Order: sequence, then structure tokens, then C-alpha cells
Amino acid sequence: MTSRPDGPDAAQPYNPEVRRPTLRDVADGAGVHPATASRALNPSTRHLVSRGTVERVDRVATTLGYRVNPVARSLKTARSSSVGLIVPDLTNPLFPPIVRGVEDVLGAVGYSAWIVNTDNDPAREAAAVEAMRERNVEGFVFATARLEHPLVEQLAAADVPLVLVNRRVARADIPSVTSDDASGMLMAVRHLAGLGHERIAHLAGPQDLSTGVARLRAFRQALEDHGLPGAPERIVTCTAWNQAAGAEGTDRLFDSGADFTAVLAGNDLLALGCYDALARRGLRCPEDVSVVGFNDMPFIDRFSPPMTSVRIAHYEIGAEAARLLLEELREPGRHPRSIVLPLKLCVRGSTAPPASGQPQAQSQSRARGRSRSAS
Amino acid sequence: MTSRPDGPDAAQPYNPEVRRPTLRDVADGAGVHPATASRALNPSTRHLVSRGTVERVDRVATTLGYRVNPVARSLKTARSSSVGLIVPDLTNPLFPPIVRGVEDVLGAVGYSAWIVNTDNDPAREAAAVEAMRERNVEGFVFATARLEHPLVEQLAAADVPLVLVNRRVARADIPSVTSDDASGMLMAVRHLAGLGHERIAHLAGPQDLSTGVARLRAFRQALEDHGLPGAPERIVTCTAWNQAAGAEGTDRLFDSGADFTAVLAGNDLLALGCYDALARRGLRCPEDVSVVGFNDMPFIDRFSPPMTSVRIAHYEIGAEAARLLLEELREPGRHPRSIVLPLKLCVRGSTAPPASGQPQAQSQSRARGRSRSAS
DNA sequence: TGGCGGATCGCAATCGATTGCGCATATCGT
DNA sequence: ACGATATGCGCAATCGATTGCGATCCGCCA
Repeated sequence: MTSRPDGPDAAQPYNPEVRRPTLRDVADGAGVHPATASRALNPSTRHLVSRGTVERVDRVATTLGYRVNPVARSLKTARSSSVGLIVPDLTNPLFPPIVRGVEDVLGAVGYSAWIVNTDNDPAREAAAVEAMRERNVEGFVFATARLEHPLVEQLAAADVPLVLVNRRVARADIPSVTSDDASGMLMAVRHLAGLGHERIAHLAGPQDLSTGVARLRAFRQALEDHGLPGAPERIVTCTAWNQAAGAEGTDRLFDSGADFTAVLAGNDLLALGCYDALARRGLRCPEDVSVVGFNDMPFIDRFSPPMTSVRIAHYEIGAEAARLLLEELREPGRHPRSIVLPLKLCVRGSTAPPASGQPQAQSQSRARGRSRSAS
Repeated sequence: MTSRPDGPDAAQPYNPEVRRPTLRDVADGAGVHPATASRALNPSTRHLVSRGTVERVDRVATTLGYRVNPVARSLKTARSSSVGLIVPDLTNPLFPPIVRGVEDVLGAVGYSAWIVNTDNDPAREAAAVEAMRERNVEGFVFATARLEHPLVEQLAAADVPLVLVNRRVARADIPSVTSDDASGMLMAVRHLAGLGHERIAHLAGPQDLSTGVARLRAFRQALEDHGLPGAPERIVTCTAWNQAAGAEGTDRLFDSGADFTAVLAGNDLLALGCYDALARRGLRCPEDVSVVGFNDMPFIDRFSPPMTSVRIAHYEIGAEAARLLLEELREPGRHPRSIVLPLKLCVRGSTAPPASGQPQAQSQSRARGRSRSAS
């Protein structure tokens, strides 16, 4: 009897890696039909089964260690308890916290997120979305939305549940979670104006993204609100949201002969590029030029100099997006809701009162040099 | 005839969102049995079907825009063309590049990666792995391996294909991709010794990870190789791999009365915590204490001061891991291969020759103060 | 000409769960 | 006590593809 050696895997919790128990096994064990077992195990159909049977099935299921096969279920139901999460590039520190926010909220209700990087390539994006739809994802969170975004609009038209994070598309009726860019800009400009800056430049991001245009518009408005001059040559739009584009934009700013004591960047990476361009010209930040970023991405407080930036609530953006998506999944066709999260300015070492003179010889000066001190 | 409006989605590429064509549709269109169509469409069984039929089926499939339903296929075949990617926390900048490396290599051959964060919680990890196995993932890449790691060992024992990145487990026969920690440490110590440091402290990481013990051991060895004294009180092991633990470890170093002019941290986050602790004590880096990190995580060259760190090839680690895993998938049971990638030291602003005196008054000094200059 | 082997292809089972339909049995009203 | 309603549960189809097995047809050799 005991002579048969039981192999190396005798200490396995339940079935020794032989075969996962199936619904039929549970049904057999409980003496019912698989259909009944299915209904008994499923909270939403449990009420169709008598109390005693439910208990019996439950008992057998737990002793057998039964777990429903999600693939089989997905084939039958065309659902999957998962959503697609489309980001441009995870190595951009802006996105991981958003991802975590999404995942945490989804995970709490048994959903999971599929992450895919698109590198902003529409073809990769379309392929990824297609692959995910084939796998029955129930909705999408897009962190890649451009203002004109055929794929997103097409999905929305087909009533695929989706939520945009951090950006929006031109069509206004798609749920999104964004930050209050306008008031963020206002805070940043107020901060600089309070330090005594009057000639403020803007490194605008690409204008095919809602954040790009929103922040640019908000910048103009904020200048106006503070009675500051809005010289057009102090605004350059960068070709991408990265460091290189920020440096290149800053160079253009200088080369065009613009005249400024502070630059307000469309995001932190652009601001970082600005650091680079300033360093190359032998200018110091903040002594010669103040720099303000946007997004307050992780670790930017450790940079040299620590960057003053407008903080967006990364994690909450993701979390709210997930909540919105779950709402859509639960009651499809409800009025699409969008959420705008507040921002806060984090003042650090990259901003200071302007030097009394010009940062370097530059034309048409209107130096007034009132200098207040920053606390 | 033309009076019927064709709705908003008339410009759809193929079927106007009516129903994805199934294998049966293709078979019907080609006048064959679904089984034949399946064989004709599948490269590995195509040879069982006559040339003419293959062409006919192919033609119908493309005009119909047929794509195999991965869920149905997965149910039948128990495969999925996807692998699980287990990371502790995506917001740790160390991991996104690794993830990208894995994804790029996998994606090139039609595989995709499922990412999950575990926060180093074994329960979450086990649940995630279980969920993935239920979904027929074909293998795993673990970036969370601890030295004693029952789950990983159990999977390996069950012949589940898996690869460890950046870390290993005590059982040596599991494929892994790691960095040559020993020579990295050697380079770091050589650098510090070259600057004139003789009393070097080590912020060791948790000793339940292979990187933690490997780097600690390598540190001791490197000191010995350079004929430097290896005072035990200059070594503290931190409780986690993060900033807070690094600061706390540094504090312990000071509080224990250790005597050092440089600290070599087990990773960059610990080094960053060291920055914090130094700053709190009014000490400056590198003037008072030199600091060296490990990993060279993104943006660390922008920190204040820019950190000298041992660079690991993040992306390549991920890419190699994916290649290893694909090998395993293609020919199971081959001899498990492991890869060790070279490291390189990136010298930046956090290291400098030691001040001639002590950083601060500290006991049993053996000051010799030979000072060489760094180039 | 009979038979044998290989090339093609169809049949039907299968993967594991869900669900519309209908048949029993229990319950209720009058 | 009898028909009407409810409740509980089983039957079988279904989701869409894969695959072992067997049938058919052909060429070819003896």
C-alpha cells in the first residue's frame, strides 16, 4: 500500500499538480448538474438555487479548491474583469504613479489592468487596442489622448467604455480626469510675479495635446490677469514633451532675441531641458533665470536645483480614472462625467527674484528692477 | 433603397461593428470545414492542407478580416502568447526600463507581457501569479526574487518557465539575468580609494535579496583587495531599499560612532537617503562625505549633487531576460542558462577627495590624510 | 487488376463555463 | 381538492478554435 513513492510534490496544498478541479468536478462532488453548480457559485445567480444546495456546492468547491477558469468564462461571457491601460512610455516618471492609482482601485474590485506602451505611435496603439479588445477587455484608460485622436473617437462612437487621463480630445463628451491647468498656470505666474518677474517666457508643449493648448492659453490669460506684457516672442512651442525638445526650445527663445527673466515650462521634462540649455550658455538657475516646471514628477525635488513645479495629483488621477471607468462599466450609457483635480504649486530652488540687470545683453529692455525678496 | 441612413459608423474598415468573423465564416466562405480552415491558417499545420486550399482559405480570411480569437484558442490550447512580469513597484525608476526591455523583445515575436506590482508582499505576489497561471501565461519574469523564495522555487519545481532579473534565489539552477555586482563594487571602491578615501562605509541593502548579500560581500572583498581596513562598524544593513531606510541607516552609522569619509550605498535610493541624512546633520556632499550609489537609475545624474553611481544596463537586463524566457519556451528542459551583464562606473559630483580632517569629530581616528586629487 | 500508402479533408469531441428553456415538484388560493 | 403560480434544477446549446481519428481518393507498384 504505502510502497508507492509519492514523488517530489507531496506537500502541495491540494491536488498535487494533477489537474485543476473543474466545475464538473464540483458538480459531481455536490451531486448536482454543472449548471446548478455554476449558478450556486455565482453571486448574481445564486438566488436561483436553494439555500441548501448553495451551501453544499460552496463546501465542495472550497474543499476541492475550485476556482473558475477565467479563460472559459471569458469565452462564454465576452468579459474579462480587466481593462486596458494605454500609456506612451512607462519610463516617463509621470506615468508609474498614475498606473498605480488605476491598478489599486481596479484591483480592489477584482479587476486588473493590462498596461501597454505605445511610444506615441498610433499604429502600435491601434494594434494594442485591437489585441486587447480581442481579449475582451471591458474598457480602456487612455493616457495618450491627442486632441485629434481618431482611434479614441472611434472607440467612443462604438460605445466602448473609456476614460482619458491627464489629457482630453476635442470631442468634449468623453469622460476624462485632468488637472486644473488654468489655475495651475495662474499660481505659477503669480509666484513669479510675486518674486518680481515681469518678462516671463513660456516653453509650450506640442499643441496636439490638450495639456499643451490648455497650458498655453492659461499662460496668456495669467499674464493678462497680472497685467504683465505678453510678448509673443517669449512663447515657443516645443516639438515633444521631452528634455531634448525643452533644450531646443530654450535655444530658440534665446536665438530669437527674446527678453525674459523667467521661463515657465509646459512640463518638467521641458524645464529640465531648459536647465541644460541655460547651463550650456553659462547661465545659472535661479540666479540668472528662474525656471518653473509642471507636473512635479517624482524626484524632481532632488534635482539641481530643486525644481519649482506645479504639482498634479498623479496617483489620484489614476485612481479617479479607474473609478470613472468602473462607473461606466456598471451602468453603461450614463451621462459621461469628467473630473478636474486641483493643483498646487511647489516652490523650490529654481525660482528667485530676478537679477536687477538683464540676464544677458538683450534688446528693448524695460528694466524696472523692483525687487522683492522671496521667503 | 438609399433612404436608409447608414449611421455614424459608415466609414469602418470592414464589418461595421456587426460581428467579428469567426473561423466558421472563413470555412464557409472557402467551402471547407472549420478544421481545415484552422489547419490552413496555422503555419505549423499548414502542411497538412493542399496548396490550393491554403490559398483559398487565406484569401477569404484576409478579405473577411479574420483574426483568430485568442480567448478561444487559449481555452483549447492552454497557451496564451503572454508571460507574467512580476515587479515590486513600478514607481521605482529602476524597473520601467527593465519592463521596456522585456516588452520589446517579447513583442517582436508576438508575445506580450502582463505587468503586476507586488509591493514585495508575498500574498499579493502569490495571488497575482495564480491569476496569471489561470489565464495560461506561459512563463514568468520575476524582478522580486528574494534569496529564500518559496513561490519561485515551487514554480521552478513545477517546471514553469521563469527567469529572474536583477536578483537570484538560493537555488542556483534557476535562469537569471543579473549584473556583475562584484566587479561593480570593485570599481566603486577603486574610485574612492583613488580619490584618497580610506575609511569607506557601506549602506548595505536587506540581506534577503541576492543583490544585498552579493554587494556586501563584494564590498568586503574590494576593501581587502585595496588593502583598506574593513571596520565592521562601518557597515550597516538597511531594512528596505528605499530612501527612508537609507537615511535611517546613515543615522545609525553616525550614531554608532563610525568613522568614515565616504559611503558606498547598496543602491541609489539608499544613497539618496544618505543625502538626506547628511543634509540634516549639516554635512555637505561631496565636500564632507563622498557618496556612491548603485544602479544608476534614470535622472540620478540630475540630482543635487549629481550622483556617482555604478550603472547597470537596465534595458538590456530586461531584454536578455525575455530572450532567456523565450528560449525556455521554445525548448523546455534545456539546461538553464544565466547571464551576468557588465557594469560601469559613472563618476559624477557626489565623490571628491576627502577633506584633510575628519568630517566631524569622531572617536578612534587613524587619520593619515594622504590626499590625491581626482581628475 | 488488386492492394497499399500517402495526401487531403471532414467528423466530432474537447477546452470549461454560462444560460435559455422546460420539466418537475412544492406552494398557494379559493 | 384542483388548477395556477413559484421555485429549483437539469438539459443541451453555445462561445470559437484545435486536433485525434477515420474516410476518401489518388497514384503507384507488383
